[in-house]
Amino acid sequence: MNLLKQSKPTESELEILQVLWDKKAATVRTVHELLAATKDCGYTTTLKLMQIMFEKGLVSRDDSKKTHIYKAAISQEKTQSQFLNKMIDTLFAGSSANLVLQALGGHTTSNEELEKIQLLINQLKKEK
Amino acid sequence: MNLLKQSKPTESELEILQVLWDKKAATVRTVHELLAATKDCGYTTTLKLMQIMFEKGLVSRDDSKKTHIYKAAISQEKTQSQFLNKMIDTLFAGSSANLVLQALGGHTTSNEELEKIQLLINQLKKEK
DNA sequence: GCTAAAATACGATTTTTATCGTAAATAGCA
DNA sequence: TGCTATTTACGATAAAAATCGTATTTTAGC
Repeated sequence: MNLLKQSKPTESELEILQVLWDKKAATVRTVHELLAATKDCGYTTTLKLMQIMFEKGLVSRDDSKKTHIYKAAISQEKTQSQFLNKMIDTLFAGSSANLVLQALGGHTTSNEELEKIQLLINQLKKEK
Repeated sequence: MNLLKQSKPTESELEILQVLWDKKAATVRTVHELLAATKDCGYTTTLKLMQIMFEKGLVSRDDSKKTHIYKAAISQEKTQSQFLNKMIDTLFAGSSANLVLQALGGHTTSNEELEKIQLLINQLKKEK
């Protein structure tokens, strides 16, 4: 097992992590129930995935009780930037601004959020 | 073959598309040479991938000569927003602003680019 | 303590993606 | 024309990811 570099979660693993980030902690049943709403797969599939994620170190679990309680073992922020950086590199020619422009253009964003972004930009410009 | 929904390119396919978007058109040899700079794999691997991409409709090709000439069959913009939207959904709780904040925070961005973004934001705010 | 319901463990299989070896085709040129 | 370089075609295999069936374990409630 590699202790230094966390392995990049797969698509399915991300779906599970999303639930765990949201709920802080959850059982396999809880995770499965939520995933089953949008996706069609059996309980043991979710279980197996979460077991594999445990082996990979993507999640931790408390197995002192019969029903294990899982938590995400990697932070959402770190994972976000991991994917973001990869994406900026391979899809936006290394320019984060390109990505930002596309993201803001394609999605509707509230004024409040736009102002948050402006604030950050002003701050970044000052720092130079 | 699905004519309506374009299939999501894989990691390796994206690498190839990147070259094609950049060069407009290229032979397998050209693509492979460029990929081989950062990646270690044989010529026939690149060839095979590009053949599969052709079958999937991700690239087109001119095979009137012995050496085929490939072009991307899907636009970079469309692919970018495809991945971006997926990412906003599965990793940023549906909030594009979250993604933007993270992208600007993590990467260094030039003043020029920051101003381009500000311009867009002002425009978006006006539209409301 | 026994039993049933619910959970985990485990292994097998399927599906998708990536890789490569070899054969056949092609074209430039000696 | 025939040789050789390079290319494509094809199929097999390997590797990674996802799915599921069955067996075993656990424990709460009787």
